[in-house]
Amino acid sequence: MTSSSLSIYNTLTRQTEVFKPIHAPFVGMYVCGPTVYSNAHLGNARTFVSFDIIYRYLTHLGYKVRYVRNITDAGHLEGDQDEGDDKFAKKARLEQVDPMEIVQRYTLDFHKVLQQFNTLPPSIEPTATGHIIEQIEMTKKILANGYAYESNGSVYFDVEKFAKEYSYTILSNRNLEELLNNTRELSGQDEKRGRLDFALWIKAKPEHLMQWPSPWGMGFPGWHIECSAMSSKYLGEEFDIHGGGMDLVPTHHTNEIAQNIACHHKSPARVWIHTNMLTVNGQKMSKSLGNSFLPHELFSGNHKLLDKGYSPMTVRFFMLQAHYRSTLDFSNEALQAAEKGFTRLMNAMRLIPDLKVSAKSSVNCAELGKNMYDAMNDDFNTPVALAHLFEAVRIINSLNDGKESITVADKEELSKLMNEMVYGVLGLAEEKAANTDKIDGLMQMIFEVRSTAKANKDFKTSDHIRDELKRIGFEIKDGKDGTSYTIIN
RNA sequence: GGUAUCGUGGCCGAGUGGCUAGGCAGAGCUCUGCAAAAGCUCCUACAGCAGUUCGAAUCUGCUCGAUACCUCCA
Repeated sequence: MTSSSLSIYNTLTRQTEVFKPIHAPFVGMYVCGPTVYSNAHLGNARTFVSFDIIYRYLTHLGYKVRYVRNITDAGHLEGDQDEGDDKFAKKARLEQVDPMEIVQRYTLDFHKVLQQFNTLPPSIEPTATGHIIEQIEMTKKILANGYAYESNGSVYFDVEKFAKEYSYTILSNRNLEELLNNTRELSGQDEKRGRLDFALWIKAKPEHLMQWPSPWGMGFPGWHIECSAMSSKYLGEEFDIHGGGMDLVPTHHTNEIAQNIACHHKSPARVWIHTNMLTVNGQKMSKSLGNSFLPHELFSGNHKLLDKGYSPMTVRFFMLQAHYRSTLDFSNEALQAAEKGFTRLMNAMRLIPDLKVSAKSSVNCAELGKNMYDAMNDDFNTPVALAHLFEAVRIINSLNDGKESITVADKEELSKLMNEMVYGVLGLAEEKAANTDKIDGLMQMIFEVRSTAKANKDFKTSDHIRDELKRIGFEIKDGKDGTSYTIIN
């Protein structure tokens, strides 16, 4: 089916490279998951939808993928000064609950949101608090290897020492000297030797809610060490793909690579994949800017920037219309366009089983398939794949109108291709209302009444039925083979 | 201030030296009791300026503008 092979843009090399797993057919993929101290917003969702497509496509190509996505539930500091509170403790104090209640609440919310977007669960979803021992062990190793130092009960990574032997900025493509010169002054504390040094282990104050014993006293892990520890544990010291949002490149992923090299003398991942941001009116959607959308606000339309609600699948389709490495701008107009496009696609999908076959085919299924796979092979180019999907939509509609013809074999191929691409790879799904069968029966009865009226030229009654149904939310179409309906929002 | 990335038709958004992206919106036609849907046709753009080239939206330079990172962030 495919003539090309999968290529992926690698942040590490800033090039698109042919993908070759280290141990085919197995693929190890680590994606940085959320910090569960507040509701997942739409920007977060975009990242995980993007990686869902990547996971689905790799699986579709026959790879046995181990997809690891962590939950950060400890140690994520408020500031990068390695002082102050961790996010869970802060939120917990605000809400008068135990930090693990915060973790539980927002982990459940995160899972619910991703389920609504029809993403597949990862193979392993490890938590930071569940891997304190691994993080301590890794910190010990980095200390033993000489790339970290203890200071007053905390352990810091020595960036300048590391940078003498390895490239600290290989991923971010930054100039180290400039980073050193531009980093803001440390705010009055001098536990750290270097300005870029970051914490592997942080000494806890007595009142701190989340703390664990360690060789350096009671404390909690730094933010970056968890991903190093957990990826090493579940995927090995060297694995195929590491991903996350683009905003993680300069700090989190940069430090992760440094930690892994300092510990194992190996860079963790061959390919680094980074997804771009969702923007609102051209500005990055983020919690700190206060312009973020919560998924349920989008679904219900209960948000000051929205005219109406949009279903999860509409939003997923909307996200697929842009490449994962481009920013995607959010607006009512764009969402409405996506809604109509998605409906058109799904309407065509519904027509496939009943398409009439003939002895000859005017449809070139092989070419359609090749085009779609070529697009996906080109760094998961979903917008181009969708463009070819819409070519198929046009063909399906023409077949339905009897303007094109298709053989039994070609129809089977077309059906398989469309189902695999739309449902399997792109992860779109039909959004069925409850009690569809009952509604179907009810509608058939109404249509009988209406066609009797039509046969009697009683168009007043037939149009009244149609108008009323539309008002309620059913749009009906009179086709050659009877009347059909779609539920509109 | 430093470092990147980007600037595509009414909107969203692919493409990256010559060949129609696609979706939505708009116009016309066909079908139809009227609609709706669908099909066909039309709308053919690449921030500005200069350069390279037979040829540039695509390469180079400059200008302008936007965004991101350098501080938590997917």
